[in-house]
Amino acid sequence: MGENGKAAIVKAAIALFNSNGFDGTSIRDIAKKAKVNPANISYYFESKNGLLEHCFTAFFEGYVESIEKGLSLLDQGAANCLKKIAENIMYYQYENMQLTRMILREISIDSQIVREIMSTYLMKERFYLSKVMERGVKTREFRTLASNYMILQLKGLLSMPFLNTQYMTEVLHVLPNEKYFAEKYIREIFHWIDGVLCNREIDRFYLAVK
Amino acid sequence: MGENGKAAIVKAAIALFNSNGFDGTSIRDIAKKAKVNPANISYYFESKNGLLEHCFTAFFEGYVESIEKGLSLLDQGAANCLKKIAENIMYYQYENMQLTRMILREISIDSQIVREIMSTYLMKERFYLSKVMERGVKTREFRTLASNYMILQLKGLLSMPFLNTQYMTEVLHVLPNEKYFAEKYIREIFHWIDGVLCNREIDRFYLAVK
Amino acid sequence: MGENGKAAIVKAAIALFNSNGFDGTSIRDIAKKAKVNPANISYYFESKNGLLEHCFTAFFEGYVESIEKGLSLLDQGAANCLKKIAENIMYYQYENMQLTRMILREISIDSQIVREIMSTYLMKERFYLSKVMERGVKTREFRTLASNYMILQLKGLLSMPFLNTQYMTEVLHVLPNEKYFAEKYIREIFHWIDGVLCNREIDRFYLAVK
Amino acid sequence: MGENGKAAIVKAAIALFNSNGFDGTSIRDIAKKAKVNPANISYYFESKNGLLEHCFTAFFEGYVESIEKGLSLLDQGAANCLKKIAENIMYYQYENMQLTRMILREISIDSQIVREIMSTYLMKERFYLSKVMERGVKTREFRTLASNYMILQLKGLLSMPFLNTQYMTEVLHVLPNEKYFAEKYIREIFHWIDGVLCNREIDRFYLAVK
DNA sequence: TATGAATGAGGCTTCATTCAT
DNA sequence: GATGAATGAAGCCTCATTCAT
Repeated sequence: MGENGKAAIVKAAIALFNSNGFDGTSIRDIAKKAKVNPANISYYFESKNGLLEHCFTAFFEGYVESIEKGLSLLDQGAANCLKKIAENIMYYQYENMQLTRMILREISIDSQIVREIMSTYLMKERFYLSKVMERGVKTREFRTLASNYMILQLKGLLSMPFLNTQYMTEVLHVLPNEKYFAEKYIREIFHWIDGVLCNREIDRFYLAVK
Repeated sequence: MGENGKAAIVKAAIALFNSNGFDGTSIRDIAKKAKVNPANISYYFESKNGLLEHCFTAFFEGYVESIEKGLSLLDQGAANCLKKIAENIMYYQYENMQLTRMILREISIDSQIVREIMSTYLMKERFYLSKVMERGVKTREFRTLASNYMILQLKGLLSMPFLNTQYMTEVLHVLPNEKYFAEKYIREIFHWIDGVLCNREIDRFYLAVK
Repeated sequence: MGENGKAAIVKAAIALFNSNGFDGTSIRDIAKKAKVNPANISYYFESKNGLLEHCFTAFFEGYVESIEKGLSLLDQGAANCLKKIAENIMYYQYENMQLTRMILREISIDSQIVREIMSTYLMKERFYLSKVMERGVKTREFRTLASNYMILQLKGLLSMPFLNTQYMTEVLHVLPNEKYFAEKYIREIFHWIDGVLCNREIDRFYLAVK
Repeated sequence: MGENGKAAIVKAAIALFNSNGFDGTSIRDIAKKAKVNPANISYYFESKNGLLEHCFTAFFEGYVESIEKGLSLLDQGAANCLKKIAENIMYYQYENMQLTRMILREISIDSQIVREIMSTYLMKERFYLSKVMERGVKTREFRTLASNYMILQLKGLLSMPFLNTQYMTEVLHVLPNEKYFAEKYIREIFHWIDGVLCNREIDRFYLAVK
């Protein structure tokens, strides 16, 4: 089956981890869905945990890259840059919805793997975002703010739609897997950037002098 | 051991579900931590799932009540009312941090229990919040908005700090279990209500005529 | 099945460890032979290793006791005492042939359990036997000898018939499970005590003066 | 890698079988230690059992040869001949300590391979040793004795030091891998031959007439 | 000749639950 | 009402081996 088998395993794993959780998914379930011998999973990924680790890494490589791409715009204004980053993350998560949900859930569990992810990728994420926040404050684009609290809010806004898709569709009747959703929701986040982060006093000043 | 035993089980279960996840926690782990016979858990709660259900119900009873308490202020302005609701939820979650984290995670898993919770408590939550949103729009306190998208954002803001406490402390160096945090963070949410929900045109109008 | 089940497991385990070795025996084999649920083995003995440990302990408790019983005769002469000890060990091993063979084999494998057994029971055995040897030398019953080398020989003589019963019956045509064998073989060991350990010079001296 | 690889496998296998037992050693362990592809083992030796068989054969070829070499001295006296045989075996085992221990253990397990070894090499061993014993009895060098019982004892004396080297060093503080040990221990066996096998009446007679 | 991929069988252990007491 | 014994199912992983290359 070759590389195909490995890919099939990952795909099946993401789908099952997504709906049943990591601990709620057995290696046999994955193997059956991927039409693969259960022993192959240990063979390819060392262990079930190794498979999870693989998923984590795959997700966060792309995730951090999303941020880095947007970061290059920093000199065109902190707000613009942050918007681009948010947009990139939004579409990245939109395009990897199952993986995203799974990650957002599993990262909330105390474990060795999670600790490693936090001390690498999430540290990097915080570093980048702080940089943008601090630049914005320095240029007075943003009001004086605690950047960590802002990061928290931004992450909350970007995560919620993907954490519980079932809730989205069945309770809110918002369909996160339609392109329309992503487009609209990212505009909401722009509102948050403009309305919460940006320096309102300047706004008012400009309005007043007009 | 009587009712004491039952309470001890719930307490232990919340702590373990919180750190290891529901599927990552065994009935024996819980029994050991609660210093109780494992058979007691099936005895009291019918099954391990019954215990989870008990936790869900306990959480959402208090959660919905938090909303209902704030809702009574609706006639004093939608923004004020929403702020009160947000504040209530914030402190409720703050006072039940372990339980909150566990619920936020487990509700993202597809299961019968979750479906039932969604069709009751979360439906009710949506109903209440929509009411506030719509009132705010009608009175022109809020700009014209899609209430579901606002609910989504509000929930995102209120959830994130509790979903991953490890991340909070180790990466952001924000300590969610200190009272200071809750106080500060709720003010951030007020900013969101003021800056994103409220009718900016009115703002500008008032500023202009001043 | 009660205590019966535990005993049945031990009995089956000894038989299978004896013929197939510890690592060559599966928990399922044991359970099947004992007509017991496989999970019971972990239940009773914690793990497969725990079952082995149980066998080790059971054997060595009786083994050391065999020695201690004979040791009480030390004041009636070292040779007599040693003969009694050898006789006790001989019959103990004869009455627990399967267990004995299994132990003699498994104790030759490097493992944590074995290390523990050595540092307790076998240390005690050495202590007792050294005591007898040294007394014999002091009273000039025994020739001057290195007691550790003598212990080695004695243990070799006492072990060999039980280590490989298949060899005994099929090659040497000696049936170690017949009472006759034990009786005859213990006399051979007496010869060793008399002929190798005891002070031949004294023998010769007495002969000379006759 | 050629024949080199085959030799490396055997060497690694002996070391691992020695310390962990045959069933406690996996083909992958051996391959890793030998720095060889696991499939090579099946390739060279047909199967894991084939590798064991190879070890058995290698050991017993040398073992029987040790006996045969000593046997040529039969006409210079049974006692002398037996001493030479014992000495040869002693040094052979001393020079192949790991292999010896492994063989002594594995031969105590019931299996097809062992049965075959017994019906060839061990039969031959018994034949040779019986021949010496019977000659000694005939020439009245040895007292009247049951040769099988004597073989048993001799094998016990020769085996014990090698069966459990860990016990030797840690409990008895005798180091079997030092040359000094082999030299000293073989003299002990000579004592056994002189003191237990040889015709004491003749001894006494000669003493008396002196 | 030599090997990396792949596999089915079976390894031990843990699971949630039941039931007699 | 509460529990210790017992269980069948299922957990993950390792095994020796095979096969195409």
